[in-house]
Amino acid sequence: MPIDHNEKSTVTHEAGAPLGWQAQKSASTRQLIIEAAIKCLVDLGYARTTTTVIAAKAGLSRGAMLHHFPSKISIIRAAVDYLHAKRLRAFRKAMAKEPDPGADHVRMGVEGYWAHMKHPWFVAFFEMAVAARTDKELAAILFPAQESFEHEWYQTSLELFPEWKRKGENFVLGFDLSRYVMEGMAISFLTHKETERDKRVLRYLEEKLRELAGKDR
Amino acid sequence: MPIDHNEKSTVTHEAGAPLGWQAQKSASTRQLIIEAAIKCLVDLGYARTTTTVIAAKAGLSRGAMLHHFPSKISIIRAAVDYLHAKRLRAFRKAMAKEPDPGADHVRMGVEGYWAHMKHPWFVAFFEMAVAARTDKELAAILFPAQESFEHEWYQTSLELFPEWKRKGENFVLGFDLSRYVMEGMAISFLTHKETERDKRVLRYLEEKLRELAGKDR
DNA sequence: TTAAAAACAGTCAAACCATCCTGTTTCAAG
DNA sequence: CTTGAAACAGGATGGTTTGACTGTTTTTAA
Repeated sequence: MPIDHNEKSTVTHEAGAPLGWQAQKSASTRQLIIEAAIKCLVDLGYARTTTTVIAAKAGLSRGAMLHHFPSKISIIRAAVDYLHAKRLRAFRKAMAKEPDPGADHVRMGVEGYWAHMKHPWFVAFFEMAVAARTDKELAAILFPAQESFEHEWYQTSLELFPEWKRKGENFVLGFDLSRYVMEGMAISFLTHKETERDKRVLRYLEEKLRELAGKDR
Repeated sequence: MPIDHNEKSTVTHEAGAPLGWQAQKSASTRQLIIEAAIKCLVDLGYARTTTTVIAAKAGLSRGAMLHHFPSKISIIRAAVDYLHAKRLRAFRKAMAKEPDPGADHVRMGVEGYWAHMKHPWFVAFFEMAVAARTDKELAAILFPAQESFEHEWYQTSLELFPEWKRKGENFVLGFDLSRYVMEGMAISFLTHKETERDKRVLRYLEEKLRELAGKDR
């Protein structure tokens, strides 16, 4: 099996070695497969994401796909890495820009994380997280990415609200509160849809976060 | 199928008709199967809850089980009804009793719902809810129970906090907030375990609920 | 130009699952 | 005691899924 599957390599970068291109560009097939797998997770759920369906959605034969990924779990592993990188990049990008006029960092943080929660990538990750509860092999793959993302979120939040650094307790509380509120909402919206009531919850959350940032316990 | 499955009937009650017992007592087999199915949901997740495994866990042959429930979906349907009744009864019971000394209705409500979230019954229901996202047949079965439970929770909360009735907005906000915080926490605890930090979130939630109950918008 | 390597296609066997089917035992009514 | 119904057992069938295997085309490097 002379296939690397450490890094994606879309078209024309990747420092280090001018690899045997042309054929290597068909590593885009890998990306095609990974994205098909993610679509399957979103559309069908983890259980029904079979190699047959992934291949069909990617427009490949099963044999061709098994050439790139010798087993189903290797596709999942690649999908986890891919999703993790994508989610992290999107989150950093959203947090790096200046708040819109009329909004502050709190609103930006809440809106940013909330947007992140509504993205199909989160749905895909969530499907895997639920499956991982009763699937140790999947859990072993997923857990590091989950930990890493949470850590990144925490660090980014710290940078975003430097004034909170001194109020450790309040910061942790606000962080946890935001996390739980938004995750709970996100999961509700897998089956229901967002209403005006939910927007009020988000606005209330913002209000409480500002309160926590401003006062000492 | 002349078998009732409205109520559990272990040994010797059930008003109305002195039915053809002895054989009817084997309706307890139905309960056995249903409880085995629920255990499977908790231990293995929805996808791996197969008729074979359920039968094995119930200590029956597949044929015997299929005699009581002609199809897998009929087991699931019965399990949904069973879970719904159980959860509802437990929730009502928890809310009906007087608060412990040193606690108020807010704490009782929060603790009660939180205890409910940590129960295996919730895990089983959650597994089905996630599967239902991509399984219309299951969704059709699960949705009414979900709606009913939510409605019951809302009504019970209203009775528990009559002083909130006038403050419609605040009540709805507090209700939604509680719901999302606790659901988010519960889902985190499917994979992690509860920490001191999480208790602080619950206590903070209580504090904010009291605040919302006391002030006008 | 030629030959090796990689991309790609499709078949096959083993395992598993849901359901159908035929038996066997238990029980209660006649 | 007989008879029929229900509880139970377990094999048979049809369908899926996975991963291995064989064969074909394209690409690249010698």
